[in-house]
Amino acid sequence: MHTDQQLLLDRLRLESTGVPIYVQLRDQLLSAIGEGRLKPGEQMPTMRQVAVALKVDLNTVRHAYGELERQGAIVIKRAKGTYVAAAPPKTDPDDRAHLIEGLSLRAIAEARSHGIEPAMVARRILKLSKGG
Amino acid sequence: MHTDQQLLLDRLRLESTGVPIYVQLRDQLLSAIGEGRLKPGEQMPTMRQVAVALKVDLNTVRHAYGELERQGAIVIKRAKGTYVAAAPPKTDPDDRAHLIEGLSLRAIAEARSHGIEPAMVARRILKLSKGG
DNA sequence: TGGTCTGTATGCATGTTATACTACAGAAAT
DNA sequence: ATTTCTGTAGTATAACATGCATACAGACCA
Repeated sequence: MHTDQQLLLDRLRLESTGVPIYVQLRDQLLSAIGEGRLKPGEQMPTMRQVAVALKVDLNTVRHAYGELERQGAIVIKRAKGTYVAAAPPKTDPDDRAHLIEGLSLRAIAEARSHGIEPAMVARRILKLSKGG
Repeated sequence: MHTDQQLLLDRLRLESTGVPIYVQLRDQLLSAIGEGRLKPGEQMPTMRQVAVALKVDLNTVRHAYGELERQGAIVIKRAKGTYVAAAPPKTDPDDRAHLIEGLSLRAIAEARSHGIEPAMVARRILKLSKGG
């Protein structure tokens, strides 16, 4: 197993906020893909590796991976492993605007719920995304 | 019922992402408090109002409100209603920087996972947050 | 006093989540 | 051929989430 994958596994976190484990895992892996820590065509940690790393049941991990596959983010190959999909799906303009709106509102709400100015988050995003 | 409360109710949204209803509600109400749409000492929408507005069961709303009370964000008074707590807890500067970083990275990742430029999200956040 | 509104509580039913355990089948290496 | 690793599948169990229905008790007002 690559140390890249070990780094990825080390970054997976579970929180007890009432959000199901498979949902947290699904979203964190989607983030890893989205921010290029997992590249198209690259192999992901196996379900068993994730299950061991997070100390959860294999079926729980499978549930998360199953949803990622249904989203088109990954490709699961029986007996071989699981791979990041070759081309992440593009969004069309209408969907895009909705997505931007939703992402923005969510980020704003979350910032404010912690007493943080959303503009500070926005500026940080601009700074980080230029560097990326 | 005040139109303020109606506006608040109108902004509550439920999504089918696998996150339980009570968690979504809890977090959205926490946002409303965090962004000043609900002020310390102010009465919240009643559990029944929220249940009706969101078309969910009273017990589900009660679950969310119960968690907010345990967090110290609200005070529930039997037979009278529910109120925003007098002094919402503050975040200290170290935590703040971490929170901003985390929120930003998460927003970036999610944008990218949908093939969206994070900067577009950032600009939308700036626009929306200025509008109040 | 009666009515209305509020949060509180309970029972039942259904579906979901997560775990543990077991086993199968395919792919690859020895 | 055997072993190891992989995803796939099934079963049973317990806890959780939600809805529905019902009822209680307190607060408030006419």
